[in-house]
Amino acid sequence: MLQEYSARDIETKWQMVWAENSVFHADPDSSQKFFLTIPYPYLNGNLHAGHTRTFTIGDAVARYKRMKGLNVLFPMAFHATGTPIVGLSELIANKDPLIWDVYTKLHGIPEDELAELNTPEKIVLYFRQQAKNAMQRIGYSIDWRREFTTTDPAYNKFIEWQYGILRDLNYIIKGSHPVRWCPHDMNPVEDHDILKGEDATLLDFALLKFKMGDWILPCATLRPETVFGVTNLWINPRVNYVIARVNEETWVVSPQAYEKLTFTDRQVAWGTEISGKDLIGKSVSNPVTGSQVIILPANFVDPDNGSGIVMSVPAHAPYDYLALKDLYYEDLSEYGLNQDLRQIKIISLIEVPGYGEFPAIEAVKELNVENQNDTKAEEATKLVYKREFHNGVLKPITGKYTGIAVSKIKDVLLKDLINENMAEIFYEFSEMPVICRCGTRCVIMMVKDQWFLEYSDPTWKASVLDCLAKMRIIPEEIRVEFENKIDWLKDKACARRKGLGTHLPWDKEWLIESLGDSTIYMAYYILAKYVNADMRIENLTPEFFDYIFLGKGKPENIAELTGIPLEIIHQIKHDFAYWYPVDLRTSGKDLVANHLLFFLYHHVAIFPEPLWPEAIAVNGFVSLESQKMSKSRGPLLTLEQAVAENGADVTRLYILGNAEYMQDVDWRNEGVVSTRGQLERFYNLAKDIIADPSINENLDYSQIDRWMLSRLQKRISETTEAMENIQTRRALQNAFYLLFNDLRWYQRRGGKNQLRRVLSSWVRLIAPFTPHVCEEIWSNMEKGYVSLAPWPSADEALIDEQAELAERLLQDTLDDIEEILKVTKSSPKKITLYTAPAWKKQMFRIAVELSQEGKMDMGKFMKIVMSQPEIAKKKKDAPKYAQKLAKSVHSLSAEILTLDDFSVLSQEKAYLQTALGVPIDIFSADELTDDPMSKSKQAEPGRPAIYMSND
RNA sequence: GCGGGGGUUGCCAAGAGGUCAAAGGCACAGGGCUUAGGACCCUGUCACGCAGGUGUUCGCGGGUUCGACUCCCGUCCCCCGCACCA
Repeated sequence: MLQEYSARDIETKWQMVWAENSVFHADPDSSQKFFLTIPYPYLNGNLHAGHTRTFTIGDAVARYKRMKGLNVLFPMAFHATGTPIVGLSELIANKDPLIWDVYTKLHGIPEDELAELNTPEKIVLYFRQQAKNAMQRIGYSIDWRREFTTTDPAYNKFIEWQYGILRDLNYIIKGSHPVRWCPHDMNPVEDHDILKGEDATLLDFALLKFKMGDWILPCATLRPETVFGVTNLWINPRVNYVIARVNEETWVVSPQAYEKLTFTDRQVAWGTEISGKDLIGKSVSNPVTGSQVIILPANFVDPDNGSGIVMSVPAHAPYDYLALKDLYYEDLSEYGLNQDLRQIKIISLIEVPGYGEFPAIEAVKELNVENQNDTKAEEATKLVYKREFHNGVLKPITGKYTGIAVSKIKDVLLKDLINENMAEIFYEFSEMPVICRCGTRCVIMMVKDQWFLEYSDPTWKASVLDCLAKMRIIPEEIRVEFENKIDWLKDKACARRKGLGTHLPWDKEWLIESLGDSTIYMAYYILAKYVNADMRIENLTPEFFDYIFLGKGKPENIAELTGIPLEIIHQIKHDFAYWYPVDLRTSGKDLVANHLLFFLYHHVAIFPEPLWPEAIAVNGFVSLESQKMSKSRGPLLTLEQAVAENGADVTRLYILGNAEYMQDVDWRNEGVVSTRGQLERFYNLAKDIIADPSINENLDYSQIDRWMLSRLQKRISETTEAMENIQTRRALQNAFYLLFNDLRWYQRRGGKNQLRRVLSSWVRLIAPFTPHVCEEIWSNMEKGYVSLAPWPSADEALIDEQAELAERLLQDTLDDIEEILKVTKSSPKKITLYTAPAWKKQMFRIAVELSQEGKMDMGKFMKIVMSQPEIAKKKKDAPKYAQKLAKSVHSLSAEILTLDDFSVLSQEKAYLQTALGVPIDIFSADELTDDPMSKSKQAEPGRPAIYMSND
């Protein structure tokens, strides 16, 4: 063994040994299998600390399961399909200064190498190699024979086959959908292309068609149900509106709204203009109720929002009420209006607890809102909206919708209104403006004739929910998140015009969208081994896939059709049958609402139920010194860097030991440095133990040996349980840190002969986390790889509660003595311990028994106690002790009584004397020979009385 | 806004009705070992306390209970996702 721990030497040595001996290659055999997968990384940069977390969790689980005797397949591949790599190659080719900075500084790529990456192909090749190197350097136990990239021709064949099936199942349909669009670039705008407003989401407004003769005045609203309570419309008198041709209708909208309409799937044509002022005073008919309402002026109407025309529902919208009220006192004769607006009847349509007829009016009064310009008006709006949305129910005025909850009404009503041509949908950003990187203001574009995966299909959804219900979800808390997201998932556009990927087999102009090609590729890993061993791509026909993955057709026919030898076909089929389904997929929490969902959707669509995934585990991210990592802005820590600076084992230990499940790991240099120290200490201790010639395992167990072995068994059980639950932090706490402390106590107490035995288990317990150093230590004490050594199992027979109680008594006694020393600041010449007398133990026992029966009755207790002659003698002391017992009755435990404290302490007298550096006397309170201060009266079971004398 | 997760002692982080002033780590302090030490080993770090004790804490405000960090209600704050983007 090396004298000094050197991560670099140990790690490269074992990585080579593992690779040369194919230690992690997995092929079917007679043992139980475990198929573990992790989402492959996208190749637009180097792997970073976030990947490291997810991958390392997976690797630790893979290693653990392997040691448990399972045949573990842990494969890895690379994701390259989609648009970002193409975009990146262009930016690199143009030497975009921003990108240049990010990739040289954050991703650590040398300038000359970066300059070469001017095509998508080169980028894929480069980062694939980088990623693979990084994964090897951190010691992942991957079977690399199955490696592939999603742009490989064979993979394309596999994706085409999959999409053919989805199409046959009628899960792929055509439709239109809204996207963020840059009119200058003539392209959809992605998040990283946005200069301003990246948090903006797409809101679907209802456009309600109020009629004025042949003209339609559409009003945009997020609350279409309030159409039943409209009293008037609002129009901005200072805006010139457009009378436009929209499809077969004539609409009156603001110029800005007209502009937006041109990007939707409507046929539009500019007509004449009309001043807002000229519209005021006219009346329109409510498309739903048919009633006539008047158009009134309002300066708050923003022509850039919605259609530029607003419907007014003063009963439920504070702004509308305030604006109307404000007009009561205004002279509107310039609009030819001279009627008394107080005659306008406010219409209530929502019943909500806590409010009467007109919630908006009440809220305005409640918050003392002065007028429409009062900042509190916004607050009132939110208040009313919140209460109405959550608790509101529609009133009889809404006809067939009566009784429906406000929170449930929008979709139902909108569907009906659209069917009757009373409304349309109009998209608007939630925040404005949204600006593209080119400086142009973005719009919402309706993409037509788009291919969709019909995730909204109720049968499909039901199958996914069924699958989810049968799966293990780790941690269990996020199951409900999965359920919610499945419920929420709508149809998803599944094809694009740009980027890398597989063409839709029936419509070659389209590329399959990159999340959609990453759903059932775990099955492809089984095939990839053969593809990598030189299989001919043109042999991979749909019939071949059908047979391998779905068992359709006859192997003889497939062999004939494809030219693949029958034997190979049988073997691949057999491999697939052995490895599938996926036993565990672990992933970051950001993928819950997309990839992991699609993973389930496509599995239930393509495969029969026995091949559905068994389990999903989800984990959080990694932050750097409390700062969020960012691939484009920094800070960023690459896997490569972390390993180069700290070593693979330290990186793994830190990242797995510092958080669990959904929590984020905070990567802090200070913590990493100390982790390195811990590992070094472990290495040194192991080295000393192996080299210690004085260890004699054949001697009988001493008390401290029994204690150590007992603790070890408990640490083993805890660690095992934690690993079964994928709790790496809990596992490491037990397997590494707590066991380390146990060992310290063991050695401090003079334990030695079980050290090697403990070490053997210890090394195996942490091998999944720090495999290299463990391999190194193991090779100096046992044969074979620790990576394949049997996981320790807890031996019940070695659990020794007596030994543990005895050690605890000793520690507690030392603690008590130290406390007294601290408080009195004295340095005694002698310490005397008195263990509890028999009568106190007897009382203790009775108290425990009584408390177990239920509430302890003090009278009953005293009666029983005093009937015992030995106790009855202690007329004064017994009631005092009884009081004390009664106080703590809820937390009494009888186990301490199983210990003979006098003999335990007497046996450890020598240790106590050396530990404290003072002579110690030990008496039982039953046989007092010396008790100058009557301290012995304080003795209790498990807690000796202490007397310190200074002479 | 919607959905999910979370706020614990200087920091990270366990705990989920009594065994809790609350594991473990870090940081800091004292002591030991040592030529020396950033290595290692002990001890301490809410407050007060000349005998092992007492008091006050687990985002904030209420409630249930003999007893609440743990259960219930309200409230504030933080993080993640909300789609055609991997």
